[in-house]
Order: sequence, then structure tokens, then C-alpha cells
Amino acid sequence: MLVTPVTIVKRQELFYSNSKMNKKTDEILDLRQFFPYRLAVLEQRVGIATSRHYRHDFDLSRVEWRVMATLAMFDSISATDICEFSHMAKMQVSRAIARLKEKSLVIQKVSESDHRATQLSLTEDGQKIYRSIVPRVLQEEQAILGYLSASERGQLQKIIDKLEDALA
Amino acid sequence: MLVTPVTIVKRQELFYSNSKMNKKTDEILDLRQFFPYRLAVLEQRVGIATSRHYRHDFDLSRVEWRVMATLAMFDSISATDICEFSHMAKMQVSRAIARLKEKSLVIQKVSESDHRATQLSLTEDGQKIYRSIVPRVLQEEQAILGYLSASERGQLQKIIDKLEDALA
DNA sequence: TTTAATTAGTATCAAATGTTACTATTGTGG
DNA sequence: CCACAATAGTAACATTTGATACTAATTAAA
Repeated sequence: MLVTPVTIVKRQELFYSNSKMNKKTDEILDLRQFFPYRLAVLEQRVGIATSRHYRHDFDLSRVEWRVMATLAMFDSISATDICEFSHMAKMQVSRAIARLKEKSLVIQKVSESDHRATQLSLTEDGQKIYRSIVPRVLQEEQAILGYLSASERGQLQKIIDKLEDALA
Repeated sequence: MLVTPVTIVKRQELFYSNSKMNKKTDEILDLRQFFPYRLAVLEQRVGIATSRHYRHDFDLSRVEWRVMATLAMFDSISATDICEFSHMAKMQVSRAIARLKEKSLVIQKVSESDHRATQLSLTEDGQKIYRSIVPRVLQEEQAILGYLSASERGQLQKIIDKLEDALA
């Protein structure tokens, strides 16, 4: 069981304030209030809760799921487009496609207009699996967001929008 | 360059509303509005921005950094306590400790009271490096949060609190 | 006590991931 | 045209990560 931290620096002001951040440099950082850390912990938990629905039951990795979710949004799309759309590196996407082809969930054919590129799409099986996953992850999302009030959900969306714009 | 999605389901209501989530199941999920996905993308960016300050300049992995940050908060602590406090698996922590010992940033000695357990602490060098990192990551945090208004930062903190309580 | 069950930490092996470089194809400047 | 740069996708290698199982030590149970 964990004892009490030696020195917990009060960082409420830091988190809240926008002031010029020149506090003493040799202070102890309280990880539990450090935004990047909190975000990482939260993301991990949300990711675990969500990925159950495709990993456990359909043996899909997160990258594979994202590729499928991207393909479902487009008629036919190249691997590079998937990278751009889904914010993943091309090697990740390439490998995910390879596995999805093995599982016959995705078809890949050389593009007519550019013989370097390929056109990808979900197979019937791929679509079927996709359609079974969607309501489940949506329900999971709603379960999680359900812990927030309606106005908090609005705030959250706006905040994520802002941060993404800023960090893009 | 990416073409327009075939069918973008309007999911604003879903994201905002708390309603009973029985929409048609065979809809297309718009990844870009799906909370777990957005959170993952955001977390990745924040993580990259933050980790620059210890990875690039001190060759520390994220886990190593977290172990150090945890050690800095306690006089002397066991590996298991680090796991519990920092939300990491024990194998991750064990490996991070091994590397930190190689770098002479951490000392590990067998606990007096329990000869299975160990007591860990930062070395002088470890403390020195820690103290150089803290102001940098704090500044990075502030730069990121600086894109939000003061009230938004407050909202964000409250929202993370709520979600973490719920998902714990 | 002696035995069984639990715990702390690590070793080991398989799987996933990152990095670099390669092949094939297309675009571009002379 | 032709040489050269840029692009799409993959291969190959090194490194990291995850899962399992193991050793040693402690606790609980009979």
C-alpha cells in the first residue's frame, strides 16, 4: 500500500492559471495533476474499454480497426489516404492491410491511374464485421460520455477541437 | 489528397446527447467525431510534445520518465508501489528500473522488512536530471493548456476527474 | 510446524513497433 | 525525350512491448 508523497507541490494554480510559468525550477512535479500524464492514463483506459469490442471478439488490433473504420467511410481509397485520414504511419497501415487481407476482410488492387498506388475496400465479410462492431463501440462511447453532463460533453468537444487545432 | 467521405453520418447528437443510444446499427461511424479516437490522437500529440524534453535530450523512455517522476515524489518506495501509483504494469516498471540503474540514475536495494521487495530512490545524478526536466515539461504543459481559456482549463480538469473516477 | 497460497520482482519467449532502405512507378526540369 | 527527384508501398532488421512462467520470500492455513 502506498504511503503519502514526501512533497506534493500545489499545482492547482498552475493547471488553472495562464500566468507566466516561472515557478521555482526545482520543485517536485505532482504527476497526478500533470495534464499529459492524466491524459495518457485516461486515454489508456478509454482505449482498453473500447478495444474490447474488436480485439477480444474479432481479433482485430487497434490499427486494423482504424483502417476498417476508415475504409467504411470511403468508396475506395489508397493506403496513403488512410494514413493521412487516420493519423497513422504508413508502415503501421501497410501491416494492418496485410493482416486484413489474410483475414479476407479487405481487398487491395493496383490503382488504374497510378500503378504505384493501391485501391482498398472492405469485403462483404469486412463490412459484416464492421457493422457488428460499430454499435458496440458507439455504446461504449456513450457509456463513457454518460458519466458527463450534457454541457460537459459539449465543453469536452470544444476543448478537444481547440487543442487539436493548436497541436496540428 | 483525400476525397470526401461517402457517407458521413451526423453524430453531433450522439456526442452531445445522453439519450438511449439505439440508433440504427448499420450506420457509418465517423471516426473523426468518435471520442475514443479523438482522445487517442490528442494524447499521441501531447505525448510527443512532452516526451521531447526527456527522450531527445536525456534518452529516457516514457516509462523511465514516469518512474523517475514517481520516485521524486517519495522518499523510498518499492517497485510495486511505483506500479500502483503510476498505472503501469510491473514488467514495464521492472525494465525501466533496470535501465535507470544502468544509467546510474536510480538505486535499488533489498527492503529490510521484506526481502522480496526492493526500495528505490533517485541518485544524485537522477535528481539532477529530474530537476532539469521538470521545468521543461511544465512549460510544455502550460504552452498546450495556454490554448485554452482559464475556464476551459477548469472544465477540462473537472471532466478528466469525472471520467477517471468513472473508469477506475 | 509443515504445507499451501500469495506476493515481489525478473527471465524468457512471442508479438508488435519503429527505422531504414529498397523496388517500382510517376512526375519534373533541362 | 532523358535524367533525376519524388512518391506508394513493402521488406528487413533492430528495438520495444506483452504474456507467461519462474524464483525467492512471505503469509495463511491446517
